[in-house]
Amino acid sequence: MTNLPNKEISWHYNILSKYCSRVTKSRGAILDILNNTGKHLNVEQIHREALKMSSNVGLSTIYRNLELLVRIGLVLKFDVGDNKARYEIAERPNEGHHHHLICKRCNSLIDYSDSIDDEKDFISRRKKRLSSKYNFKIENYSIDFFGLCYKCRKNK
Amino acid sequence: MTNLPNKEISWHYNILSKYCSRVTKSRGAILDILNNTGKHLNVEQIHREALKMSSNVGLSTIYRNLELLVRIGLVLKFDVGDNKARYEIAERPNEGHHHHLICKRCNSLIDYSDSIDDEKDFISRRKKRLSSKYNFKIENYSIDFFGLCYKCRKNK
DNA sequence: TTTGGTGCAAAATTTTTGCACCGCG
DNA sequence: CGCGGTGCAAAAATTTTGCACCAAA
Repeated sequence: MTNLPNKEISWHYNILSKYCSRVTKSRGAILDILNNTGKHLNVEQIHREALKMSSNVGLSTIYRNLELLVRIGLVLKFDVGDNKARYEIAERPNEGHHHHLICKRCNSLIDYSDSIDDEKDFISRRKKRLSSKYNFKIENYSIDFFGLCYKCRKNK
Repeated sequence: MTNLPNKEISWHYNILSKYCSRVTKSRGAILDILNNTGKHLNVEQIHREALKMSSNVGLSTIYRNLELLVRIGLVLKFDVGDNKARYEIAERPNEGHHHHLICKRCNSLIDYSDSIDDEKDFISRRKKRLSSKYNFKIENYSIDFFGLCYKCRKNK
């Protein structure tokens, strides 16, 4: 397993070790893959990458650990519309923000992080209102826009 | 098939007929099921309901028509996190708004429609910015909050 | 050493596809 | 009547599970 960030420094690992009894190779690998690419990968892609780092990682291990990482809050799970779960690293536990432009035609995905302050204000108002109204502990959120990407607009 | 809304009145049907060559029983059934319950149902639930209305509807027909309805914009598709696609009626084509509080523990889902004006302002600013920046035609959006519902907070 | 974690293979679930037939327009 | 739409069954794809073995603490 190459280029592993120092476990002492990375707070991802600190969080992980807090929530599970063993910080194993495959868990570190998944975390690093998602952290380093910064992209939304599906299970197959994550598995393929993990095989490069740690030999003989089983697909089921990927599934099991992704579930763990999502539960902990280190990783976010979502679906673009093609019925394949996608995963991406959450910026910070319990405060993840991820935003997408999703093309309904080709399922492509654009990340954006824009007008953050405006958004933060809106979200904090909304959070306050909703959590008291529904007695719901909000840990993170997502704002996704759906439509047609540039290419699909042209080819329509 | 009982309690079918008059096809001449319902704008859902008008839209549907504009986009496909045949307004069939099963398409009407799916539309009515989603419209009348107003809930987010998975394919199995929709199929079960459709069987009550129109006998011998195949599961594959449900899948095929849901795909059509999503493409048209009459229906929205999403995933709570349990890897089962859910569907709900879109308020209006190209302007759908649907908002959820999703429990990460039990996958339960609360709908909300709250602070609509505040949201509309925020969204329209965001839309304007994003569509010009990325040359992306935004048709609809979703805002979802994830966390713990009341029950799961208690039982934790 | 202990027991949580893993790989493998098999099973379950969800979704897609092929094809002959049906029925909407 | 023609062809888009359908039901059925079979296939594909994705995810989950059982179990013996491995390895982190």
